[in-house]
Amino acid sequence: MAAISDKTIGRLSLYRRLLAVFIADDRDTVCSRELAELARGTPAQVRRDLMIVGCPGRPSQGYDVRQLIERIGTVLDAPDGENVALVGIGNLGRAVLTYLAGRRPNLTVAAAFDIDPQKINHAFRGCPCWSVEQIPRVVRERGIRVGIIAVPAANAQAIAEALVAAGVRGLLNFAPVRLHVPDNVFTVDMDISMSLETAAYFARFGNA
Amino acid sequence: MAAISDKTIGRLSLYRRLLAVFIADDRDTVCSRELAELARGTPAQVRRDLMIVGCPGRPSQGYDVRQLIERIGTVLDAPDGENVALVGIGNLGRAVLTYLAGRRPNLTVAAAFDIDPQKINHAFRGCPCWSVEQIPRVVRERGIRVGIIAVPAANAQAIAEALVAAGVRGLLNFAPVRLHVPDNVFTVDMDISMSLETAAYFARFGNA
DNA sequence: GCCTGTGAAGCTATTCACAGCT
DNA sequence: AGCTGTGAATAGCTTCACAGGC
Repeated sequence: MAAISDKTIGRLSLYRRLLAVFIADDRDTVCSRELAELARGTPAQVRRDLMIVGCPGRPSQGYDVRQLIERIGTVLDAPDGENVALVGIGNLGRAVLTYLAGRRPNLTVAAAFDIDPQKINHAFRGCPCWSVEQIPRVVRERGIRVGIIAVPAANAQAIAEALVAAGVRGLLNFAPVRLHVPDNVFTVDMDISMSLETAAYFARFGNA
Repeated sequence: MAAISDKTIGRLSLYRRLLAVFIADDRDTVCSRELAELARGTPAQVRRDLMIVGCPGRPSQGYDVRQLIERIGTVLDAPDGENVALVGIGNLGRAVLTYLAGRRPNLTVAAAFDIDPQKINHAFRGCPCWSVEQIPRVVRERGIRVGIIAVPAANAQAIAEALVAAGVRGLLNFAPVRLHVPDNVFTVDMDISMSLETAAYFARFGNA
């Protein structure tokens, strides 16, 4: 399959989640207009995204809900599931754990790491916690390819390097720094204070 | 001033934060190449962003660090500071409070709201907590224009409407739904599971 | 009539490349 | 030489608009 942009991948993830509403309503089909409404996008955008991943729709009926969910799954999900490492179990790390627990069975936070001796060797929401020194061993043993960085800014770069050295190729970074990683590692930055400052700016000056 | 894009605003916020490093190093000037390195962008991008907000640089010397911080501040910061409301003090809400506490003196989380009677009338990190029913009164009284939504998906839309009705014009939304708000309200979505799925996808297929 | 699929157009954001300053 | 400031070029993304099918 041709390369798919990160924006499209993100929207597919969103579409799949929104489709649960239609399943709950026992709807069999959905049209691009309805999905666009929920996703706050345009119908043309939805159709193009679905076209890119080869989701077939039927003129005048729309898309088959179950087929859509399944097809998006074959694109987004690793066939045998994907284990994720979480580094840092402060408030933010615990929030992420809670939030992800039992949500996407395909993505499992299979290992957590921290430097606090109080937390090491305990489990949080069923997820075992090791010392960060164990990152090389545990990440490699479990074939983990995705990491979540929820540590203070000062430690983020070192953690990123440890994860990448152990085989991680995708990072979700909550630390307010930009990580220096090789080109073959994909990073998504979730910069809370940047986003809040952006929201505050446009609250004053408007979007239009 | 002409309209500035959200991407540029976000990067300005990042640049300002990164400039602290140069202040700490007692550096007086910085060039676009150095700032780009830290922000993981290109020098041309940095120069254009700074040009857009009228930050002057000097050929062969670069930009004056202190002047840059001040100028970015006049763009991003409300002259008399900005109060922010936080709705939902679960793990995520507390993480955001901790994270923002004392970071940007200009943006203060001045009011928190929750539905848990255990939390109401307590303070978290110096931030008083009310019942969500008090949103209309408190938000209006304090002139709050920015809101952070850290509640479960099912409640997010109702909270957004309450905030907007009370005068909020900028939202930072952590709930995994897309909010339906008027055009004059700016929303930044921080969708954790979407971002994680995106990171997981590119961990498998690569960015290139 | 309603909806998909998609080439083409349009728009926005980023990068190039170079004139001009120190 | 080194760096800014910026018009022009490019790349990437979104929307239009309409042919085609039910």
